[in-house]
Amino acid sequence: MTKAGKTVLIVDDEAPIREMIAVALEMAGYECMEAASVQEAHAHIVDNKPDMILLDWMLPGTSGVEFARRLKRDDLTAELPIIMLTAKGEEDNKVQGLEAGADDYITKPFSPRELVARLKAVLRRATPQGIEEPIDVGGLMLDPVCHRVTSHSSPIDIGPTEYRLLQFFMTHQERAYSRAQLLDQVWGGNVYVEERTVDVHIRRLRKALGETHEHLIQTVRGTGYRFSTKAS
Amino acid sequence: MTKAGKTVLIVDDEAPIREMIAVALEMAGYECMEAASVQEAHAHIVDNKPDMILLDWMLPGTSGVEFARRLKRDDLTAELPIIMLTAKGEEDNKVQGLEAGADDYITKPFSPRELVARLKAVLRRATPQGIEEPIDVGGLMLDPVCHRVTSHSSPIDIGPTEYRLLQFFMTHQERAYSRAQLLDQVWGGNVYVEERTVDVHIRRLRKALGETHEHLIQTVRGTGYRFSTKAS
DNA sequence: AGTTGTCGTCACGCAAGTGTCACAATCCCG
DNA sequence: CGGGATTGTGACACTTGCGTGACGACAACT
Repeated sequence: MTKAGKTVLIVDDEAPIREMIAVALEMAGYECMEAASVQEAHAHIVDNKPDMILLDWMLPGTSGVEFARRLKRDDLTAELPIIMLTAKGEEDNKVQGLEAGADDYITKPFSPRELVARLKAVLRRATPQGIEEPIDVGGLMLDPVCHRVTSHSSPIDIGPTEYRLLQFFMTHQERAYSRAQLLDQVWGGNVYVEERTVDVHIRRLRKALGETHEHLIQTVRGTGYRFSTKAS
Repeated sequence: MTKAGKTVLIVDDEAPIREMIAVALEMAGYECMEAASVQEAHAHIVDNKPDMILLDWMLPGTSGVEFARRLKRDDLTAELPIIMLTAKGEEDNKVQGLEAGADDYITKPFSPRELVARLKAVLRRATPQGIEEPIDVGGLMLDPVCHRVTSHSSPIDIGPTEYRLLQFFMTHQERAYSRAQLLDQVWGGNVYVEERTVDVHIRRLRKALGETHEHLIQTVRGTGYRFSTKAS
C-alpha cells in the first residue's frame, strides 16, 4: 500500500546540494521540488503547495531565517513545517532558527537517513487527524478511533481494504457508486487494478458481515454497488 | 487537600543566592526547599517531591547540566520541570542546557519578578502530575507511584521503554494507534527512530507480559496496535 | 579494564492480505 | 425460453506486513 507521497520543497542556492537531497528524499518516497532563491521558493509554495520545506540558512538576498519568519507570520503558510539547514559550526543559530518558527534544525553534513527520519517526525507531528465519531447502522458499528467493526458489540474481523470499503460506504450511504468510483475513493486515485477486483472485495465484506448485515450492501446491476438500510 | 502553593527546590552552592531566591518565591506564594549540592538535591527530590527545580549551572562536583540530564533520564523524575540558572555571558550554554532537558533558562542577575513569571509559565506548561492511581486490567496492574508492573501481584520485569509503552496503552485503552503516534507519545516527539522499532518493543512487552496478558496488545494490521480487553 | 542491561536496527520467514482468473449463477431483454 | 451480459464465488499465485531472533552501540555500574 503506497501512501500518498508528501511533497517537499528544497530551498538552497547550491544546485548540487539540492540534487543530493532530492535524490535521497525521492528514494524514500517523497515528491521533491527545488528552489534556488526565496523568490523561487515563494512561487513554488503559492502554486504547488508543498507539505513541508527544507530551508537553507544562508541564502542570497533574504536570509533563510528571515524567510522562515515571514512564512510563519502569514496565516496561509503558518502551518507549513520548516526544517532549517545550516553549515557546521553555526550551532549558535539553532535557537534563533527555532525561534523564527522552524520546526527542526539539521546541521550539514548530515546523513540522508537522518534527514529522512527527522522529516518523517516533523510531518507526523504536523498532520492532525480529524475527530472521528463511530457510525452505527442497525447494530453494525464502525469505530474509526478504535479501528474496529462490531455487530451488536461482537467484533468482526476484516482486512484493511474491506475496512476502508465499509467505512466509505457507511459515510456515504444510500448512494450508488460505480466500480471506478470505488477504486478512486477506497483504493486511492492512481492505482491500476481491474474493476472486477471490487466485486471480490464486496464479496469478502458481505461474507464478513454475515447474514445479519450483508443485505446492507446492495448490487446495482449495470452500475455498481450501494450501501443502504432500505430494502431494494 | 494539599495547600495550593507549589513547592520549588532551589539548587545552588551559594547560600545568599538561595536565600534571596527563596524569599522572593515565598513572597509569591511558593514553598521553598534549598539544596547546596547535587546530593542534597537528590535527597530532597526523593522524599519531598518538589513540583519543580531551580538548578544552578555551576555546582561543585556534578555539574548542573549533568544533573539535569540524569533527572530527565529517570522515569520517576523525567516530568519534573527544571529551570537552569547561569551567570551572564554564558549564553552559549543555552542550547546545551535546553538539550539536557531544562524547560527554561535564566541568566543571572535576574529580577525576582522575571523569575516568578518564568516559573509560573513553566509550571503552567508542565503536565499536571495528576494523582496517579494504579491501573488494573484483569490482574495486570501498573502502579505509577511505585513504578511497578505486576501480574496477579507477582512482579513483571520490563525496561523503561516498555514501561512507558505499557503505561500509555493502559491509560489509552481500546483505541488504535499508528507506530508514528506511539513514537510521538511514548518516545517523545523529537526523537528519530525507525517506525519498526515500535514492533520490537511491542514484542518485548508482549513477551514480558506472558501468555496471560499478551493478548491485551492487539495488532491492527496495516495500522498499528491497540490495547484492548475485548477479543479481536 | 569488564559486566550488565537497554535500545535501535536489520534480516529472515511466515502468515495475512490482495489482485486476478475461471467458472458458476443470475439477470435481462428480445 | 434461449443467449449475451453481468455478477457471485472459490481457488490461486503474488505481495506485503508483522513476528522474531540476533547483533552492535552505548551508558551505567562493578
